[in-house]
Amino acid sequence: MKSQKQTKKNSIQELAKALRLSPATISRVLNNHPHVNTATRNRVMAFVEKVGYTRNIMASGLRTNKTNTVGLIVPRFSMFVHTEVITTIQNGLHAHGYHLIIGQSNDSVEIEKDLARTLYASRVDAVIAACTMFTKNFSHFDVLIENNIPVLFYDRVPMQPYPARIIKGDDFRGGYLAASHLLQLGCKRIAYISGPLSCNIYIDRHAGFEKALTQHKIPVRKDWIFYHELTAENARKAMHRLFAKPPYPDAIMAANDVTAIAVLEYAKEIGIKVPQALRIVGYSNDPRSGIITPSITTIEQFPVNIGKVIVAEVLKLLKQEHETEGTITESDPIIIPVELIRRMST
Amino acid sequence: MKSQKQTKKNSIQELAKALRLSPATISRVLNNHPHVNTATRNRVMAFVEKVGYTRNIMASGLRTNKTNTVGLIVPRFSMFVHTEVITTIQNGLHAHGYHLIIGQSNDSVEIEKDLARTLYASRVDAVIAACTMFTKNFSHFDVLIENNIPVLFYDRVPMQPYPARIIKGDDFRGGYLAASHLLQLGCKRIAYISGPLSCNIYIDRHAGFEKALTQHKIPVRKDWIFYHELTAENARKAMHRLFAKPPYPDAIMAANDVTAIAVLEYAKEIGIKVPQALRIVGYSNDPRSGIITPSITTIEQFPVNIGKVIVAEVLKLLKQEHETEGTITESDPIIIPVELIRRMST
DNA sequence: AACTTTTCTGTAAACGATTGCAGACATGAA
DNA sequence: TTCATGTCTGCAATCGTTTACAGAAAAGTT
Repeated sequence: MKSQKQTKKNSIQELAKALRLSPATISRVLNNHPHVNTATRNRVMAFVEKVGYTRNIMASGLRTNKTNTVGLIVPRFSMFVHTEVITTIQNGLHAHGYHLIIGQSNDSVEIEKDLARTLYASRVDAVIAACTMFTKNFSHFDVLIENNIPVLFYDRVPMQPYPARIIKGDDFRGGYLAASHLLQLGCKRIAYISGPLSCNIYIDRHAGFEKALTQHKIPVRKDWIFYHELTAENARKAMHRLFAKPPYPDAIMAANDVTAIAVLEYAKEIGIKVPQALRIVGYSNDPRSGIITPSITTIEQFPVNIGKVIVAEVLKLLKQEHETEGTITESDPIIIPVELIRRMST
Repeated sequence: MKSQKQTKKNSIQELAKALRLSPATISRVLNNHPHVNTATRNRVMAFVEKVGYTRNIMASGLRTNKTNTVGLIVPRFSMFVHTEVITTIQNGLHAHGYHLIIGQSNDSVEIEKDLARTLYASRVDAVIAACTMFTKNFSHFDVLIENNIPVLFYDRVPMQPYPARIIKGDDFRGGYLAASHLLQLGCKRIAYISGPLSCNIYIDRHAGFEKALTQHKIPVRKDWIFYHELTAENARKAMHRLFAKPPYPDAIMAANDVTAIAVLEYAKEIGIKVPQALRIVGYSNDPRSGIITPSITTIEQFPVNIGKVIVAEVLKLLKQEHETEGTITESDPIIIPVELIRRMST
């Protein structure tokens, strides 16, 4: 560590004094304004480099109303899809000079509201959000929209029209693919463990599931569909009910992989052979689903693609916002394709 | 969404004008200053509530030099330990009114430098960092220390004295426990797949490994120790070398679970029975290590505990910094205990 | 009534960077 | 020499909040 005195140049006016220039000139150099003498520019740059000056983002943000920061709200970091998406977003934005403030709602609507407000307080340039599975009312994002901060939803998104960009996986098709796969294998008694229908992704997956069944003229048994938070414990409860008395299902479709894994483990415990006596399909391609024995068929959502599209869209919004003071257009959602990955559980 | 005109009160002076008060009074209300008339306070609070005013953090941060924001640098979000630690930190700080800026270095020293600089530019109140496995020089954190921003390292930390809080798992004991366990089971030919020795955690785990071997009077075979980034591909390469010709090892100890899993899968492929012919121990208790067949013995690091201690320490530093302008004391590292989890692979 | 004390509120100057405007200087043209 | 043009630099106001200080009003004391 060098001596304090020498390096403690952390405001533009201190630089100015040392170089016998005005703060204005320093600022112009730092912002690549054209009308600065090349010699002056070089002198300033050299000095800035030497003393390791770093622009105070708060001061410049206050003046310019730009923070070069994007806010991100996710339900849980630990969910595989989000981990991947966040990583992609972070890398993408960092490459363009933006940084990220990340908040986790823990699937609590209250915390989500709080986070939205905090992000507005920080005057981030844009907000990306994957909502709680219980968020039905999105008005806590209004304050952002009203102040021309673009909002972009992904994964769990508003179902009513809302003036924000929307990016989501093709959940309807995912549900349809999973169910069709089981039906094509000859399954007739398919149970479905769904998340709560307050959330678009579970609505869509469920709709895909029903579409496939009706197409194959299989009646939908209401008592074989479960709606609850997709935890391992809930999955075990559902299994307990399903295998309390015959007829037993010959396939279980789960709306996420945590559930599928819990189902598989329960089946192993009570001695049901998978896939011979019971086939299982999950959703999301969590790394665990590929590693367990037997490995579980699942739906790949391509989180890296989702992340890339988000980055592209957010950069577009940021540029657009910079050029025109127009409000965000309410365009069609962008839908990222999904794919079935067949494994040993079917 | 309500009409713009009515709600667009986003500065203290607009509030002041509307209420026929001075900005100073509004500010005092917002900051719970004692000397404000109760009636005035209630009137202001009600209005603030009604129009949904939110303090501009940049302006207040500029004035007070406090941002209520903590910066966090991690190598990769996707590493299980970090996912857990981040979650704990985020929840803990949020409960105390702080928010987090998270950056990911991707194990690149260059990006890490960049992130440290950016966090300083944002004038965060404190920085928490788990470094790259290649970071040997920590001088890019100097700028923070010099400006009285407390720094707290965890997991991958400086080995030379550095004026920052240090919190780490007991890696020496972890390495020792893992190796001792194998030795007690009678293993005589233990190979060890380590991370690069530029990083404290791998140095310590390695030291623990050697200590256990020498205690059991087993010579350390240099050609059975590998030092490289702990990826699945590298693990397979190591296995390829180890099983090219006899004598084969009777146990493999891996410095993380990704490697242990790759080792197990390779062993399955070439028909080596685990644990009969080969025992495997991993490190970190990644969820996958418990779910694979056979499940893998590993070292639990208690990431949630690490996170809790970090939160407690960081809050302590923030308070302390607020009270006295003293520099951070260079205290002893805090060491979080680890535990061996025995599973089917041994 | 004259005074101190207490309680509240306003004034104005910061914090550090940016930027419209104008001034200084040099260069070229007539 | 005089004027016009172009290039560079500085002045000063601004962003929104905080806070030392002072002033005003109310309450209490003698």
